[in-house]
Amino acid sequence: MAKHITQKDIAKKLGVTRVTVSKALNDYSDISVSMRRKVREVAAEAGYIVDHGARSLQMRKTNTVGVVIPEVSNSFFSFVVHGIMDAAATHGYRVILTVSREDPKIEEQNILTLLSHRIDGLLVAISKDTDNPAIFETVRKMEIPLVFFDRTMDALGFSTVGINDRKAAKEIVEFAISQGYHKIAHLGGSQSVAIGRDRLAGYIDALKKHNIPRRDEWIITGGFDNSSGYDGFKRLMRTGNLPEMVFAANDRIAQGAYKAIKEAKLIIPDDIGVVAFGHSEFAELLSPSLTIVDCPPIVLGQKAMELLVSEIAHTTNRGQHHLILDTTLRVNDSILLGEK
Amino acid sequence: MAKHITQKDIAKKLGVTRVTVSKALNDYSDISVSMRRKVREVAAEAGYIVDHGARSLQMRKTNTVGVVIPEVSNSFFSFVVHGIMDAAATHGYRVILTVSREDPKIEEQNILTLLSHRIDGLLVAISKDTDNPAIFETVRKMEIPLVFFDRTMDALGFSTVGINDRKAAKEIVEFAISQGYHKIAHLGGSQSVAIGRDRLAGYIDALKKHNIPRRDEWIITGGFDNSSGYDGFKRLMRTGNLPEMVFAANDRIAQGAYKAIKEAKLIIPDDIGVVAFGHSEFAELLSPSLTIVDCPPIVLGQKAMELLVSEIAHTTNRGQHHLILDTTLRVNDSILLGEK
DNA sequence: ATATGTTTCGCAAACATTTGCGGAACATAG
DNA sequence: CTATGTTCCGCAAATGTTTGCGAAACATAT
Repeated sequence: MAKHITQKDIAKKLGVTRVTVSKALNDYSDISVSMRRKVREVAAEAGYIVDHGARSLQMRKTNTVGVVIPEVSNSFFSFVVHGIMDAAATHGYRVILTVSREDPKIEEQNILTLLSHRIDGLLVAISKDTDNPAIFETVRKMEIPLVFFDRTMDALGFSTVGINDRKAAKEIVEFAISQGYHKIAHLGGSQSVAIGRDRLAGYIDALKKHNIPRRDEWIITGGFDNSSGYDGFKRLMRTGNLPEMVFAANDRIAQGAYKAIKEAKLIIPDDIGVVAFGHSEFAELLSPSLTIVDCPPIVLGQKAMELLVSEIAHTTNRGQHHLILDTTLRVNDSILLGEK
Repeated sequence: MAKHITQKDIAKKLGVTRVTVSKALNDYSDISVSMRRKVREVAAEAGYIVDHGARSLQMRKTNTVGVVIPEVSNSFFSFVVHGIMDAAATHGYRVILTVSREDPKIEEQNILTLLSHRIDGLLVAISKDTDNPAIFETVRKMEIPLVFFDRTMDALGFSTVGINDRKAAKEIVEFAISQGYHKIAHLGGSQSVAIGRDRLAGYIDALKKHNIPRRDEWIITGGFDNSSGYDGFKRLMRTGNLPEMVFAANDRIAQGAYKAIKEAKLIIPDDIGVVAFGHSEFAELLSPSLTIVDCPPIVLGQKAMELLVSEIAHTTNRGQHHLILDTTLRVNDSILLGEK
C-alpha cells in the first residue's frame, strides 16, 4: 500500500481542507464551480485514486459482489464468470471470485472471507457435497442478498437462477428414445445437489412415460467431473450389459465417458451414443461433437448478476425469485439419428 | 452492508471497550487470558467477522492481490487463475480477478479499480493490443509490486514469468522439419506482445537453420483467439499454395485453424499437420489431439503468485526477476511422424 | 442602517479497526 | 508503611473517506 495520494495531499497543495476536496470531487453544489475545477485538476495531475476501502467504510456499501464457484478451470463456470463480469461491469459492480474446489469446507471459508470484505451481495454455485446450510443461514441473518445459480439450494428462501432440469432431462432422453434408443444408462451427478437429483428424475420420467423398465445398475451417480464419467462408464462395462446410449448429467461427465468408451475400442455413435447437459462451446470441442441440452452459461451468469443487483437495490421483497432459463436441444454427432 | 457485528457490539455485551476486544482478538499479551477467552466466546457466538476494509485502512496492507487477464473463458488463462488461487491461498492472500477482454482501455480501467482497492500487488497478462505503458509507469511510481506473466512487457523494470518462447518455437518447428515437413506456415499472434514476436522469431530461426526459404504469405499474424486462426487459415488457402504444416502461436489459433481445415475437407494430419504452443488439457480435447509445446498454466500461475509474494515482502530489490519456465514437447496426433 | 438571503467553505462526527502509551489496581519486597 | 514491579485495561490518535450543520463573507432588499 505504498505511495498513495490522498485527499489530504490535494488539500495541502490547494490550501483548503480535505472536506472541501471530498465535496469537490463528489460534485457537491456546496463548493464553487471554480474550486471544483481546481480540485479536479490537481487531483488528476497528482494521480489521485479514491481509497475504495475507506469510502465503503463510510458509505456502508462496497459496490462489490462475491462469487463462489466450484472450479475455475471448468469451461462451464468460466463462461458463467464471463457473463457475471459482463453484467457486473455494466452495473458498476466489481467482482471478487473465489473457488471452492468442490470442498464444502473451503466453500464456507470463501464465504466468510467475502463477508469480511463486506460485499454487497453473493453469487453462489454450491459444491457437489454441500449439505450443511449453516453458513447460508448466517448469510440470511445478516440480511445479505444471495443468489444461487446452476447449483442451487432450496428451502433457504434465497433466489435462484437455473433451468428446468427435470423437464430438460426428460426431453433429451425422450429424444433419444424417439430415435430408437431403449437401452439408456444414466451417468448422474451428485445427488446432494438439486440439479443432480432433478436430472435423474427427468431421466426416470422419460423411461416411465415410454414404459421402459428402469435398471438400477444403469444408474450411476457420483461427481460432476470427467473422472466421475470415466469411472462411471467403467462400472457400466463391468455389468457385462452395455447400454446403447449414455445420458450424462453434464458435459464433463460425458467427456470422461468418451475417454472410457474410446479406450474400450467402441465407436461413438455407432456402438454407443452419448447425450448430456452442457454448453455448446465445450460440446463442439469434443469429438464427435456432443449432443446436448444447451444451458447457456454466459446468459446464466448475466441473469444471476442482474437478479442480484435488483435484490441489492430493493431491500424489500428479497429472495424467492426463481428464474428459469430456456434451454435448447443441440443435436450433434454423438447420437445416431432415425432407424436404429 | 447489512447487519454486521462489530467489535463495539462485543464490547458492549462484555462491558469493556472496543480496544480490549481488538487486543483480545489479536492475542495481545496485554489482555488477561480469561478476558481473551471470554471475548472469543462472545465473538464466535455473535458471529463476528472482522471488517477487512477497516482493518486494512489501519494496517496499510490488504493481503489482496489484483489479477488482470485478457479472457476468463480461455482455457489457458482459467488454468493460470487456478494456479494463482492455489498459491494465493497458501500464502494467505485473496484475489480480485479482472478481465480486459483484450481491450487496453478496459485493462487500464481494471488496473485503476484494483489500485483503488489498495491491493498489495498486481499480476498482469497484458491484452494483445497494449502498447501504451503509461498506466504501468503509474504503478511503478506508486511503488506497487507487479509481475507480468505469459504476456509480458519489457523495458519497464517489472518482473516477469514466462517461457523461452523463441527457443521453444524454434524447437517445435525443428521437430516438424525433422519429421520431413518443409512447407511450414505460421499463424502468429499479435506482434505488439513479446510472445507474439518471439514465437515468430523462433519460427524464422528454425527455417534459417535448415536453409528453408521463408515465404511471407505464409506468415500471418493477428490475434490470439480461434477466429484469428480460422481467418488465418482461410487466407492461407487463398494463396493457392497450401503448406504441409501449420505452426500456430497458441492452441486457440490452432483450434480455429482446425475448423477451417475441416471445412475445407482436409484431413489432419494426413493432408496437413498442425503444431502449436498450448497446454495439454486443451490440446487433448481437440481432435485429433494437438501436438504442442506444453506451457503448463497452473505452474505458471503459481510461480507468478509466488514471485509476487516475495516482491511484496521485500521492499528492496524489487522487479527485474525473470523466471523462465520449462516447456515440454508433447507429440500428439496432429502431425505425421517419420517418413514424409 | 438593519434585516434577510445566498454562496462557499470548514467543523466535527462517524465508519471499524490497530497500537503506543499511560495509569489504575494489585502484589511483592524492603 | 512505603517503594518497586507486574498485570490488566482504557485513552487517544491514526488510517481515508463522507455528510449534516454551522458560520463566515458577501449581496440584496427594506
